[in-house]
Amino acid sequence: MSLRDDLARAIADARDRAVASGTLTLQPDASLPPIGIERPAKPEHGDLASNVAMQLAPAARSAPMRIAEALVAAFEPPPSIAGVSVAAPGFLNFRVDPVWMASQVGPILAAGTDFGRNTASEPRRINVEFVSANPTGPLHVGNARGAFVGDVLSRVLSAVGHDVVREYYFNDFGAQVINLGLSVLARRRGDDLPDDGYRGAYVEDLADAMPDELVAEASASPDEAGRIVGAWATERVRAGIEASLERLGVRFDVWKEESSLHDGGWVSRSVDQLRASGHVYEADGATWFRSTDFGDDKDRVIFRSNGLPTYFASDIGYVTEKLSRGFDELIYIWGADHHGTVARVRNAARAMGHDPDAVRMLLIAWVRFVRDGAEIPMSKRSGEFITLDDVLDEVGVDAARWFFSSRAFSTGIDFDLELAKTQSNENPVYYVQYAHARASSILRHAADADLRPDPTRTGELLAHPAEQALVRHLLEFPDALATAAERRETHEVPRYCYELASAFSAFYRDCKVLSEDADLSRARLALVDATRSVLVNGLDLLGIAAPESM
RNA sequence: GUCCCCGUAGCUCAGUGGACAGAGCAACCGCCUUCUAAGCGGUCGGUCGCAGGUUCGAAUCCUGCCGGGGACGCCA
Repeated sequence: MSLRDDLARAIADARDRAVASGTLTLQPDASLPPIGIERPAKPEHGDLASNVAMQLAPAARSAPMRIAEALVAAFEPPPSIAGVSVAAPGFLNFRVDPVWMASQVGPILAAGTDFGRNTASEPRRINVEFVSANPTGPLHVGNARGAFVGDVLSRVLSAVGHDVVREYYFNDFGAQVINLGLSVLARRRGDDLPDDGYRGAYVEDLADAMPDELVAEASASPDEAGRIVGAWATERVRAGIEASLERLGVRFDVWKEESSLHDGGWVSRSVDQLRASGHVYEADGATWFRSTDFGDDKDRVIFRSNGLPTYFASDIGYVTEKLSRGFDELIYIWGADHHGTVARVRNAARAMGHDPDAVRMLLIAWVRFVRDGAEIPMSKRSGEFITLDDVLDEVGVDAARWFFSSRAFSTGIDFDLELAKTQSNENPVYYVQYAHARASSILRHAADADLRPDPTRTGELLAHPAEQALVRHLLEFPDALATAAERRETHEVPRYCYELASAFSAFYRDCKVLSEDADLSRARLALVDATRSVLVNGLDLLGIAAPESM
């Protein structure tokens, strides 16, 4: 139970008591707005504030100030709250009890890595599918954002208590695999590339790496050459992708191959189910899904007139296959260019009787990669792209993780490689890591002096404003984590970590930890240790290291 | 033409109906005999794209326009 939850409940109780005693009258059919708790921008407005009186004004047909007075009269503060006041135009401003606040250091320390976790009221089974880049070339920087967003979001959802499966959809089925095979084979033989063949240095590397037996096998059956070489090449590319992801610290539980959806009958069974419920028809020799029944602007082809399935066919089978594994929610992390396919996939899920709200697509906005003001094109076909590994060599994994998880995924961003390099030393990620290293250093000095953290008397000993502010930031970690999980957004986490590091720096400046006063030193050490612990928790959500020294 | 996202400080971005709009970077001025100066304090910097509307209250919600990006294939 967090500080905010406690307060929200106490306010709700006050509201109910005020209604019961007749000091507050609500319209009979009025719906009760949720109790909003926020941190005021200005310290003089208290530690926490609520706008509930203003929210209730329509339902009460009364002035917010009058409602606020009635709420205060009926308010029975929880132990954490020392005072409440009313401010125009109807804010309730609360002051947290300083002794209670400082006494929370012990519980935070005791909770350790569990602090702030498992707060989800309804734990769900969630499938997060991300990256899923086609195995026709190495990961490029454009794939980085989705990789980090998916990874951090998975960590966040799992931290609040959801059961998360991380999944990579591996496209080993379509024509582009054959195209890649033909491109590699042509390069090996010194022939001209196919018209829309793949270029780039990695194609040459693959051609050089081809075993002679494979060349012979492909030559023996020209009709199958593209498929044979393509299968070999995509496996090899996939190994490279896995190695890149490993370097990023991005891990997957399931690698699902598109071919398995067809081989396992998921596509055909799903289409049969759609057909049985009347959502499929034949026209122009093709098989169509009647997506317009669900608000789409046109119907969508499942099987082409040449009998081959579209991507959409696989998508339909995949939804069924995923949901058959018992997930309450499917999250697809897609590039913004997949926007057009969102409606049809959700419509198909709905047509098969699933809750469309359980199928959620997060569209990651485009990243424009820029060098010296000019955009760098990203195309595997042309071979003009910068690999992810190249960028990591320049800016480092921690800085890249921070950069991409710090932005809302719907915001398009410019990534200037020169700027990223020159700014990497000024990156806020190092500020947070530095705070952790500093805290670790203080704890080392204390250990050398035989001083151990002691949280038993922090309530009475830690009254300095910087100490109070630091504990208040520590107590906000559960809320920051919960907000990130609810919004399915990641950037709340780095924002919180930065603010905590900043509060720690202020404390470090104002409060000497190791001093002549042994009791105070031990209490402050407990606060330092608690801060170190929460910094570790926050950085862990981001997949960023927490160094002991820098 | 239709649909989606975005437009906030010089740059990169927060702010998803509340109290004088925030952070980092950049620029400028200070601070190391004291637990890590990868730090701290201060200064500079914004008609929140524009115009209407809803509201006690709008950067936030609605409408229109302008600007940027993306999507509209029996491509992948």
